[in-house]
Amino acid sequence: MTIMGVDLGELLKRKQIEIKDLSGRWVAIDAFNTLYQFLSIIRQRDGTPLMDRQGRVTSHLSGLLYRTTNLIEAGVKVAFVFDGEAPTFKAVTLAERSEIRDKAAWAWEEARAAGEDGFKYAQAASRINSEIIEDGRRLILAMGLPVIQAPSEGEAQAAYMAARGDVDYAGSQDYDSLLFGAPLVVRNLAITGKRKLPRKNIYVDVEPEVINLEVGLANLGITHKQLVEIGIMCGTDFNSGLERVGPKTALKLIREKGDLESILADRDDKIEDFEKIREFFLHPPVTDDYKIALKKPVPEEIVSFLVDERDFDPERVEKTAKRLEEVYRSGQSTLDHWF
DNA sequence: CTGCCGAA
DNA sequence: TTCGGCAGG
Repeated sequence: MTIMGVDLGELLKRKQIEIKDLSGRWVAIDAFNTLYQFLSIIRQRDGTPLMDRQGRVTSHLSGLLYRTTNLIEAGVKVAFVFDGEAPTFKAVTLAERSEIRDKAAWAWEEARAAGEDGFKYAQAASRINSEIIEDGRRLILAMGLPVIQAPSEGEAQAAYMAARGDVDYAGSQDYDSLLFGAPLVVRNLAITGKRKLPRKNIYVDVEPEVINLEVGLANLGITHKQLVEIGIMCGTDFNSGLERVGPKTALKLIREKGDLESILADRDDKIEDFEKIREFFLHPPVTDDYKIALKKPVPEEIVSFLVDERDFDPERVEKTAKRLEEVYRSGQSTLDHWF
């Protein structure tokens, strides 16, 4: 499983798509997830992230600017959903992750001292802070894209917006959006392109993929609530799951016993707060306070922020800002703007 | 991750 | 024109 979220990939059918299949569609992207991915992927060869002259991390800004502009240019409209307050029962998971990152940071130091390749430790030590979040938000706004503030989990808010039909897809790297009830989830939107195979020096193309919740549930013959229970058994952002229970075993148990209460009673087992966690997935805190629309990008703000404050190359940034402006301009003159 | 530049 | 490798901040 990834560091974030439940891995239900082996239970649910994934449909490979191309970016152009998403042209004209709105995708609500989990901002934290995306920033984290850029931060861990965009690195120098020794594992150091990109930084300005003051040592402030800029990897995420590079990823956001170039990747998002390409998506927008391909006609994919993206809204970024930022996390609000984490539920209290997430504290344990967050503490565990923090410890993992501390260990990775230490391993990175060791590898560097020994003159070895510490890239994977550097990646694992990636840590989002409030400055990274705020810088990301600032750039997204300057690019004219919607920023939505979730009251709680961003994935939950994105799922809600997709369920309401205000966006077409929830975009995330993990499967939590499905547990939160997103009808359509698109994965690999931020990392499409090439991905390095572990321990090998070869790269494979990673195409985006779509998962349809309703179809997935029908194929498995289970309800949404049961899928949530499977997730909880495997472990989620909010609990560590049952010993030696993965997606396949969890599905089997659900089919046999029907619900998590019966499974736990049968095993004489327990999961802390499981009713609360299940309720959180089924009815998470969300807000209607959002507007999904492309605004005019502000090239001067993009340039002054990235070039003057973060030491980006003026030519590259100006060129990219112009591309964004051009997409907005041509979008204004087409009819689909009115729908 | 992406852009860019030089080699083929 | 395409491709691979390197730099980006």
